[in-house]
Amino acid sequence: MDADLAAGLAAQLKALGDPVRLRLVSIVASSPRGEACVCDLLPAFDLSQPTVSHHLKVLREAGLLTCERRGSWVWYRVVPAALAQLTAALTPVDDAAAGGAEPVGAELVGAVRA
Amino acid sequence: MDADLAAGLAAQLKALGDPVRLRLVSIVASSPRGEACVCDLLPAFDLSQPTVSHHLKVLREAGLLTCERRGSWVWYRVVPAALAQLTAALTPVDDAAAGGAEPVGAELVGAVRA
DNA sequence: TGTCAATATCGACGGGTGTCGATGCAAGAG
DNA sequence: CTCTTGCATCGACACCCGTCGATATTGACA
Repeated sequence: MDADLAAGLAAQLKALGDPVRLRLVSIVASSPRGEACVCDLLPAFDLSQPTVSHHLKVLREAGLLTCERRGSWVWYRVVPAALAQLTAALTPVDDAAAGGAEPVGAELVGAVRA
Repeated sequence: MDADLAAGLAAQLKALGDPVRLRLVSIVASSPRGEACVCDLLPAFDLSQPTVSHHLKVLREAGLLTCERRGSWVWYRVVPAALAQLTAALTPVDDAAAGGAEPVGAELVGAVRA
């Protein structure tokens, strides 16, 4: 894994590295139609509305969430590709750790170490 | 996902949410025998030795890496179960986002929202 | 024992982060 | 137009984090 890729993935992992944001993503992802409005999210946390709005902004800027305004409400959805890329980046690491020969990302790592 | 589980997972995601630490895990995981000593890790980064040692400590305390002293060198390995748990926690979220009915973690989320 | 090499820990500095109350802005109701 | 509601932004605060040089610790070796 080269430094640029690591920086991009780390930015998304960092966005998920907060209990509030992790729960926000979880709630949005498993909402009835895959979307939730902020007024639906707020009561799940013992935080002020600006604080929740701030966390949603962080997740938006990390590319993990998108939002759309419909009438008075703003609806949030997860970006499936972002989550998929994240798990895909973590899984090869796990496979390599399991002792598999010729792990998926080995040549990238080799380039970094050289 | 309840608050306690979110806090635990977020702590591990936070540990991975740094480019240096993400590359450290990647390098260790794809090393020849699944392990690497610190003197092998240091030249991959343009950082001081104490700084790299600090990042290794963070990964250790997050349960993502273990270390073992053999002679003069300390060898680091990843904890496969930790990585697996992380990807497992992220994948259901992704599946739910893909539009699947009855997503895996739905009832947990429901409990949180209630 | 003394010395050297490999890591870890300590203390400090600058910048980033989570939280809040106050305020601004957009959209619907009256 | 005015008022209210839903949400975002702003400014400020305390705290956390990444980095460094200096120092301690551990083990090998002479």
